[in-house]
Amino acid sequence: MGATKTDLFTKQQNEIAAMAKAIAHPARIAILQYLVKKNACVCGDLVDELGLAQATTSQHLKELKTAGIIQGSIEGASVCYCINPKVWKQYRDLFNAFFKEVDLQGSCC
Amino acid sequence: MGATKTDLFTKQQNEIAAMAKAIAHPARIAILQYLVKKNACVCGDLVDELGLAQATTSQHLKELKTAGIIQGSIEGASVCYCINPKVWKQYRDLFNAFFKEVDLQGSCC
DNA sequence: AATTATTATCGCAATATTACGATATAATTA
DNA sequence: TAATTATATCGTAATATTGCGATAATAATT
Repeated sequence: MGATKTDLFTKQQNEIAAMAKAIAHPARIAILQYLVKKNACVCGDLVDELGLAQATTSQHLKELKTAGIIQGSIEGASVCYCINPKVWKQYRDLFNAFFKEVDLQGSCC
Repeated sequence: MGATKTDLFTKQQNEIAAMAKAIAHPARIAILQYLVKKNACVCGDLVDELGLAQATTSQHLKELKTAGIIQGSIEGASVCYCINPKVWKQYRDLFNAFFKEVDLQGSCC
């Protein structure tokens, strides 16, 4: 046990959960906020900004990149990261749809 | 190591991450979708619906309840759960604000 | 009162995540 | 070319999450 039983759920449910998991860490939220503010930055900037070790920062960047929400391009010796606008919009639309207005009277039984 | 270094991040960053974590599992997404559809249900309904063990289902319900996004009221021998509309709206507004429109040209360096 | 039904919690095993030092790799600089 | 800079990856330790059987607690039923 310990592993999530993804086969019990729909593709959509697994996708929403995976997207939520991608942003379910304050460091990754901080990275995304920093990228939105600065438009682009290199890994080293984030190491200074976050206060986490270089290895840890790189690992969080990798997770965000795997999720597709950021992209990196090699810029000489460093790597420049920025938001992937297409995927960013997908996230916005998906969370928007999930939390859409419903007639919630909170009538519990 | 292993524990998240919450002290490195702002209260807001930790809050957004915590909210994302609350819905970062397909079973919890499925529970919320079921509650939106049915308006209210008891734990046993979800055990049948999800296909997870009773103990596991109860645990996921507890996490959603701790996050505040659902509420439960004792109804005889069973417990009736429903969405907490106030917190639901907070989630919607917060994710909405986080993923708000920004001028993302995706211009990476 | 004894049985049954419903849910929560405990205890444990398996797996995942977080964090970091050490090291590898590749580009830049001296 | 050697040293430096920037990033990624490996290996490992600490902690968290997931899942479930067993059991406790409470209400309903017989």
